[in-house]
Amino acid sequence: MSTSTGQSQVSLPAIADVAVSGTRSGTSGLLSYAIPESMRATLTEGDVVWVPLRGKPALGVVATVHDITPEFALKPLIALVEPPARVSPEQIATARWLARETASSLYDTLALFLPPGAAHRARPYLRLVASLPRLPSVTPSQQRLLHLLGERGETSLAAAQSALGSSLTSVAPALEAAGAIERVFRVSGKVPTPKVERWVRLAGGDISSLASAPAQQAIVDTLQRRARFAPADSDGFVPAVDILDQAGATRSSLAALVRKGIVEEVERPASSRPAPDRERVEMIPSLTPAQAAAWTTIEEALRARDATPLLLHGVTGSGKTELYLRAAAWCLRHDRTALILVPEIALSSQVADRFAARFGDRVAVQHSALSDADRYAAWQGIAASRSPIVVGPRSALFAPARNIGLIVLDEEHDAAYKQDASPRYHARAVAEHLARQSGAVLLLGSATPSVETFWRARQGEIGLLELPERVGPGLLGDDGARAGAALELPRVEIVDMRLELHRGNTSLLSEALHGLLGETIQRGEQAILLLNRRGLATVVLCRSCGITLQCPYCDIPLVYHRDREQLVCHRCDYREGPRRGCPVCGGPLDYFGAGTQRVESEVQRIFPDARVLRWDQDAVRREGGAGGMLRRVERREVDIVVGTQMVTKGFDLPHVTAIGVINADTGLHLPDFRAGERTFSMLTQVAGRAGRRGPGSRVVVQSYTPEHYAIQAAARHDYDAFFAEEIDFRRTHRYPPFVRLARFLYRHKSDDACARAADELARKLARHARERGVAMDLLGPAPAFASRVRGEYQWHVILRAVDLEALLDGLPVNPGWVVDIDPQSLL
DNA sequence: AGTGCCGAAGCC
DNA sequence: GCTTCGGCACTT
Repeated sequence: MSTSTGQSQVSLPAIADVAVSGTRSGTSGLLSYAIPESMRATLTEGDVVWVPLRGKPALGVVATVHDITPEFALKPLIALVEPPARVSPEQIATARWLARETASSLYDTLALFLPPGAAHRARPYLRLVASLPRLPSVTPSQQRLLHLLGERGETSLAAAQSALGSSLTSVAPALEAAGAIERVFRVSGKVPTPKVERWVRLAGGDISSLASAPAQQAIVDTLQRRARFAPADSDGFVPAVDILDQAGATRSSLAALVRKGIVEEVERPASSRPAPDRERVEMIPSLTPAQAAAWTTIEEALRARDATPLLLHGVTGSGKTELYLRAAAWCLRHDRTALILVPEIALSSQVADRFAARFGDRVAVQHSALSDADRYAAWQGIAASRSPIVVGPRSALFAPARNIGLIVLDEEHDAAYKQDASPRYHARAVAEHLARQSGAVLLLGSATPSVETFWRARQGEIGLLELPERVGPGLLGDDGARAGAALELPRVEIVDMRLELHRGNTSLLSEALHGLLGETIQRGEQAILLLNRRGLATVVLCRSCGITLQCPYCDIPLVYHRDREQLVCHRCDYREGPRRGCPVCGGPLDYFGAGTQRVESEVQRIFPDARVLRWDQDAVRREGGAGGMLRRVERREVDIVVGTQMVTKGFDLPHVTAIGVINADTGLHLPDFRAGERTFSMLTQVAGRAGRRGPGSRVVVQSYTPEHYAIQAAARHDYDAFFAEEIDFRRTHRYPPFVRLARFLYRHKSDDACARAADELARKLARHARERGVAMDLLGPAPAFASRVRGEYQWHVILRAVDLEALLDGLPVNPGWVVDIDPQSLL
């Protein structure tokens, strides 16, 4: 509806509804802006724009354009972002779906698709007004601010605050009101300019006249040699610096060759360079019968663009990665792209390495250590279809890949696939949506599938492909190793620690584990001792009155770190120095429990000649990354690694033949429905770390509840047995996959305020469900398991419903509440 | 009076 | 989420 002004024209839409950064979720999440005349003809849904919000620019995405004038006055939107960016209609559709599915704002889900490094907000700067007015009176803190601005010129509010050590909440506004200073907004974080490199290849010009130019001849020779060994699907370009290095030539010789038309060169982002150490052209192995059967199904699905998810259930080393590689190669041949998701690429990811090795520069690996510029370059490479294969964490789902033919979730059970900040999406759910939208095959791989996924496979919603054995003689497993004999899974022995105690063994190590370590060291092999949690570490206890030292803000025990000589709260990082005696009665303090440091020193005491390496967050930080530590282990400068869960993931250490789990029960008895699943999966993964190169590996699992099915089943490598028990538990107690959960969490300094807010929300939720006629029940309101964090109390309400879907629209989202749909944990 | 802190509100 | 605003208590 255009307001007629006499001239009748085809009216262009004058109003844009925009999803804006930093707006409150709830309602529609959209704000309306007037479209300036100059932009009316071109502005399109999906355009990324700057809009005014509370007087300063904010980033927004145009959701719709229309002509319906609202009752309130509109501000005009400012401009398109530069360089321009646009979210495609399919992406907008996905974002809308995801916003509903995760109860988050449309902007938050749209932002997932924006190029990396985009600034999402403007920052306030203060500066003196050019013609300083005469001020009637200036207070000391006003004076200090004026002085600072006079000295430094324009200064960001944050910088001024830290320089003056004052929050300036009333100082700056007073000076603004008096007309002495003004506030401007700057958009920080310019688009990063990626580093580019020159890549070269032979152009086929005449090379007969180079005899008098030995340097140029050397370059040509080197290029010819490289061309012979290039992978079949390579376009022949190689980084110029490598060639100059090898040929021992300089840039001027290369430039001469380019001038003569013998060599052609292009510029590519530095990040497109394949990782080094990939000289080996990997042999493409033949498949085992089980792999071949799975491949037939996968290939059929690829051909048919069948988006029904496929679960690849196979033990560690059964060759899942080879199937991912084949499926990706199929996509390359058929001009489709492939998204390969891995839980995290902190350090050496087997999967990422294998992809880089096989596909070279056609792979964009999204490494967590990439700079903004590299990330942006990789993003552009994907958008320009230079990198049809993307390997990365869950965010890789939002890469600008076109014509997706394959999505892989390796280790699909891993909790890292759920984002633990808004929007709290699960990569599996998003992948499924994307796969359906684009007719892509979705491959879920795991040795220990999540209970939900396996249940759906049993129900026939997901295709089940079993790889029951480790890859046998002459074939390649997940790690690319050639095995001399069929590999058995390592033998797992469960030790009942209660019996050890009765026998008078109060050591951390059972006799069995003690024996295993001794033998292993004697044979010159390596062992890993797993302590499943940093938080179990040394509690400080008064031997006289029995109290433990607690964090004053979180009400959990403080943990003693011997290397720093400090008591540390593992939840909020509160620290205090060591104490002489008990703060209550002055009695003597004792250390209790076992942290990695305690295990390390105990092991060192028992085996004085062994080289023990502690591997936990502290150690990694101190050593400046895990890489160096990994190399030390690989070079066999270490006999025993004492580590936390960090050591269970992704390492492939050929000489590790013994694994000890100090206490399998940690985490098993937490009040969380996934506790058993996590324990089973952790123990199974750990056991899989051993004996990947040869037989005779052993695992010892120490437990105070050895009869628990999660521990028993893990020891037998028996997923089916675990699943049978676990699914009964879930059915009986009404947990996923039989219901869906939504968790609502509230934090506040006052326990009372939490309780009140939680009561109010519970009432709203009950009414919401009643109005929709949807059956549900609430767990709580109750304090969360971590009832106090950083001085704030936490309460939660858990909604349980079979048909949660029907409750998502109009779900009450009170300000200050964290909403987590399908939470990974209820702790 | 000046200042920071806290809780509450609402963005177009 | 995050600024902004008003009320309020603490300081000088």
